[in-house]
Amino acid sequence: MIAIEPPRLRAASDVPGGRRKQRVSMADVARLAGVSSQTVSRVANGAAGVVETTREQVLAAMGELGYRPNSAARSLRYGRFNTIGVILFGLSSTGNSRTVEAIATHAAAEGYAITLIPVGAATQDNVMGAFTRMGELTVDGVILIIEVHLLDASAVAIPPDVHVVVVDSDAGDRYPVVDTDQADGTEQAVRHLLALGHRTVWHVAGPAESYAAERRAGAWRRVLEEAGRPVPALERGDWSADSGYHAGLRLAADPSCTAIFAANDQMALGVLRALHERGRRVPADVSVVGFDDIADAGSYLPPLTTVHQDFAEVGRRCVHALLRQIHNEPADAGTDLVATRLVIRESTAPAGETLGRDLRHEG
Amino acid sequence: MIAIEPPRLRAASDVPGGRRKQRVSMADVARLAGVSSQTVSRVANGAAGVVETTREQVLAAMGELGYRPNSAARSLRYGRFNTIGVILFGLSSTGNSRTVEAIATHAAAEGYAITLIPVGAATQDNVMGAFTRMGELTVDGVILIIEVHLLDASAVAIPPDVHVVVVDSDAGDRYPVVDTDQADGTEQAVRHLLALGHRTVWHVAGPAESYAAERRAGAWRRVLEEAGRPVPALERGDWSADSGYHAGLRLAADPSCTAIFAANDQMALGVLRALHERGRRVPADVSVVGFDDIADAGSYLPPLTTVHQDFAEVGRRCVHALLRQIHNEPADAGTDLVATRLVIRESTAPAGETLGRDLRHEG
DNA sequence: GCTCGTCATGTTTACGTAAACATGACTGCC
DNA sequence: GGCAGTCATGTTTACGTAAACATGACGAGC
Repeated sequence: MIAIEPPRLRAASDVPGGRRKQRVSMADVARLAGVSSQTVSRVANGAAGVVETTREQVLAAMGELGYRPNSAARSLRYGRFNTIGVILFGLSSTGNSRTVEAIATHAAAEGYAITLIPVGAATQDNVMGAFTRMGELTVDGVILIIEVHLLDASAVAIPPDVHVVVVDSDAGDRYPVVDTDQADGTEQAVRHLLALGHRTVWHVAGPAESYAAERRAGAWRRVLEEAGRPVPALERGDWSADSGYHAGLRLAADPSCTAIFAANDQMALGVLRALHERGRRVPADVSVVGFDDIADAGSYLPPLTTVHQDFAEVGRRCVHALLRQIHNEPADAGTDLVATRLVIRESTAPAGETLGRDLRHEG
Repeated sequence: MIAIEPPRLRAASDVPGGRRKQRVSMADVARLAGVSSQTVSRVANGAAGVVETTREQVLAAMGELGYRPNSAARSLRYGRFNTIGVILFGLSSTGNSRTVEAIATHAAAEGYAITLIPVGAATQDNVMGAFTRMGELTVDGVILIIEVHLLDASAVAIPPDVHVVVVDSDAGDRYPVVDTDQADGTEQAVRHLLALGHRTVWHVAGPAESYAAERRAGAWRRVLEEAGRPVPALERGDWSADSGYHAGLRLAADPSCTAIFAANDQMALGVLRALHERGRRVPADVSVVGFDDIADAGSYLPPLTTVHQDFAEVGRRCVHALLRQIHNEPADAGTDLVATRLVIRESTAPAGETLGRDLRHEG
């Protein structure tokens, strides 16, 4: 370590502009107000037993010096940090962003800040590294928005005194899990298509590493089997519109394919483009359903029928489940499922219909 | 305060399962290893001057007890927190998500964690509140991803000893600013359309409160004026695809409108839908350009010509500018502009072309 | 063989806060 | 008028870490 600590002798008054002054402590305020630092502490925390005139003196001194409490010291004192860590792969997916936003909002409402730790890839090392950093960080608990089922062997890596909630993944019964009800959402989507008279439903799945993708693919297969329908070969994408496009091109080549369930909206967008390019009309020739109901889905061509996922609610439940653990309230292990609902727009229509809601403009 | 502190007398060994044990401190490790806590500190920090056998004893003790350093204590000691605060409105916009992701990644690479504080609305109170919380938090500096120009009067609210970098907004010369080169991006978009032979270019702007939206609208106007073209009335959206759709419906009604520049991709998506519904072909009848180059833009119908914005680079520069301040290196006030580039896809074509790349499928 | 230097390790202290305990002034009651 | 009780305020201490200083053992050099 060559780092040179800046000399500490510089007093606040050395910096006329006011910028970069030393941190103001309770002792400074106490000195100016002519009271003890304990009294300052009482005022800062709104504790009873401070006479009005004293309180005003202290508040005036605080204002003059620009005092703000030091939460490092507070944390040290209390052993609590009022901070929640969030470990995730990235914010690029709509779902993650929205979930994290909700987590941040609800955490803030409860007086907690959130600390974000992104991990590059799903390697054990990365996640263990993130946990190590979290452990050293000022964090009371951790929300994992990663494919934790890849980490089965690494149970060791999670320090035993860290509270954890897992999102959208399989944690066995090691930790409470909050998840969207993938199976039910998928069921609604597939049944909707079957009810429209389609003989069966093709599926563009997400990547095999994704627990959510596997849950959706599994439910799709199950519903078809239960209905006694043939189960077409599954197309595999990577959540991106582009991968949906390529899957869509393959499906468009099969004239028997009249109904497609894509595992997310972005892949559905790619499917729509592929079908369009191949001259297959949506929904006249082929019906398409997505998953997520992202903000743009209603503006696709045609507006997309999709399974609405309540990311905000997922975030909310994560925070509350974690806080319950932190406060030592009865932990609810097991999985907490957030309901979905099918939003029917214009990308689905009865099988065999060739007139009516045709994508083609009048040209 | 009625909060009852859990009794502190419970020793680690009281909890057989290992979960919920007391925090392990250097003193505990020192006791087990039979050395002083200072020696443990030296080992923990890799300081020189510890003999190999001693080091091994300490490491063994650390392992046995599961010791992890307490960064609250560390922060208190050093006066540094190794944490960067990020204040933003929300993560719902692609740009914010991607920028925050980049900030988190680069901050992590430098050994900093990031703390997220979302503010509900752009009110002064909210932002001041966020700053207050940040100030109390363990944060060395703050990145503001909000429309700071709304806060001119609140310079007071930003504590003088807090390091700040502002993104995508106007901070006067109070703080360093990192921004996408809105003007240049807009110029590329508008000039591209003019070069294709369009007489002028219509604009679907973002909300007036947005600095970025105003920069884009201003540059659009300037380029048209410099080129001696008429400046059509501006349509105002709110960044959403839906608002773009409504603006698009109005523009579709004007037969003279052959070129549209939307202030972001999502509004462009809405415009595409409106034009499609009104039977105006893209790009044969109308050319459309967006801004952002979000991941989906290449899968729109037709794939969207748009201005690519490098959010990751914006995030990177924010972090480095902030760290430079924190480390007391020469601060670079003023605005750091990140370059954009026009990505030409299939939503733009020469004016007057009525054949060729027609959106209509062969039906 | 004694001193001095070197180096591993121990001891003291401070960081800012707040609980726990201590003090001292003033009130009210007999 | 004296004593107990109440209440505002002060003092001490601990939280976990690491810099600064202290100690003590050992080896080299004269």
